Amino acid sequence: MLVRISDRRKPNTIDDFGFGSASHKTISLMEFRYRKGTEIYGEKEPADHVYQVKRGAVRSYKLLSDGRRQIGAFHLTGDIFGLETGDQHRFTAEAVVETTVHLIKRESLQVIAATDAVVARNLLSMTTRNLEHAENHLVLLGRKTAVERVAAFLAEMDRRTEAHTMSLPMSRRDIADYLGLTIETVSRAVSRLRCEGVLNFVGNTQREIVILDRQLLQSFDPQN
Amino acid sequence: MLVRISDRRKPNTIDDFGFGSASHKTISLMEFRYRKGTEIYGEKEPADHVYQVKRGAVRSYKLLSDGRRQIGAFHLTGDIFGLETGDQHRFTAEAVVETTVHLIKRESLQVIAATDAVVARNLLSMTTRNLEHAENHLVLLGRKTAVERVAAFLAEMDRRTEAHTMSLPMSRRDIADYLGLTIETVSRAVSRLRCEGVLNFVGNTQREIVILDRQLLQSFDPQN
DNA sequence: CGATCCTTTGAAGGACGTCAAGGTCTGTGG
DNA sequence: CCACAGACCTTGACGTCCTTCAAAGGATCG
Repeated sequence: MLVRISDRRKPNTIDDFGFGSASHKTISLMEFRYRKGTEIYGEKEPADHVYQVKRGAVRSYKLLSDGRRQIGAFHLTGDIFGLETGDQHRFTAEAVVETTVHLIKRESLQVIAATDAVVARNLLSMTTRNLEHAENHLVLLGRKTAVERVAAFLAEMDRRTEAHTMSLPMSRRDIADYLGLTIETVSRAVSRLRCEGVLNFVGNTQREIVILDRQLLQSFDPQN
Repeated sequence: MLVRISDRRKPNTIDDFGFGSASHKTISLMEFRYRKGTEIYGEKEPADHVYQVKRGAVRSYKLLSDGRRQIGAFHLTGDIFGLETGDQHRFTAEAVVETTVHLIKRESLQVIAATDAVVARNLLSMTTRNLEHAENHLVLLGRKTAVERVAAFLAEMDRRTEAHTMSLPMSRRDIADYLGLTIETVSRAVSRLRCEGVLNFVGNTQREIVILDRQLLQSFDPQN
């Protein structure tokens, strides 16, 4: 269910969306804001829009009938999410923190893609990037140990963060559900990495992390 | 490395490949055969061809540096695999049993896709199908128990098999590496499902399986 | 500054992995 | 056709890594 907090219409281009079509500047972007924890769309809902994170963070997850949750991806500033080829969303998307998104109608994108090969090509390469991420995550979930998973997660977040210290928007529970672990195991793994000098906390919160030794962090990744 | 055993050139159409382009009948399909266990292509090798299983079965997997293996998918008769958007394969593909494949040059496919919107669309929907499979597998690997995983695997194979009894081409090791388990755990889960009347072995081999109660099998899947 | 949520840490339990042994199936060669 | 070798599968005993349960220490927000 879409919780509309702000609906200021902002005439804009879709270039920011990365579809690379400079020729369709007429499409307007809408800006929405979601409070922490609110749902952006639900699994199996019709996929009418494509989203881009303007500020904040989003989690995409699937639930099992008994409440077990698997987060498939986190979407950070600049990321596009909710792009479907079929007409249903395959994940539920929620704002991890207060989040602003841009969104465009999927329909308009598909109309463009039908004639513009560049846009069509970009749709494919975005889907491929998602596939690639999922494939790597399969290996993590199927074959890596707890410490390896946490190290891989931190390496991924570090890679996606420009600043020197990361401010993780998601809770230990989110991290655990992303890595197929429990919060306690995540906490223990982080503690261990901290003891071994890989990272340290910054300030007076456990979500601000600085990587002290990237090479040492890398050494925990058995991939490649 | 491609191990060419048979290279009879067969003039053919690419319709069988399911790209839905009746207008490009000039492209020839090559038929290759791979012996049991031989590599079809390796991870990070240039992706020059797209493959379709004509007979047999193929496993796609990634290896960790210490030999841990995660199988991402099994490709059975009719399945297309090795379709990449980038120019490298992201998995290693091996013949599970003696396998015959058709293959076409990726280049020719890409040339067609650039002008033919139908082919381009099919490339996208095939990639999306792969993505969807990977996403469901994430949930299995991250959040399902051993019995749930094996039940889901059997349900998947059952769904993809037309015959009443399945003849699994892959070993317990393959199944284990697909499900993120060990062979012993897979064996125990199968035994348990057999005790509970979900399935039974057929003939004098443990790879011929008949599902006795599909509804009971379904009941082991906590998804949806 | 109190209430609540989140995180950490310890202790105990359990599901799956490891190790080991024996049974089954398959292919090969006598 | 049988004998043997080797690979594969099953089953049991035991170990271990992760989970569960519990409690206490931060962090956040009113």
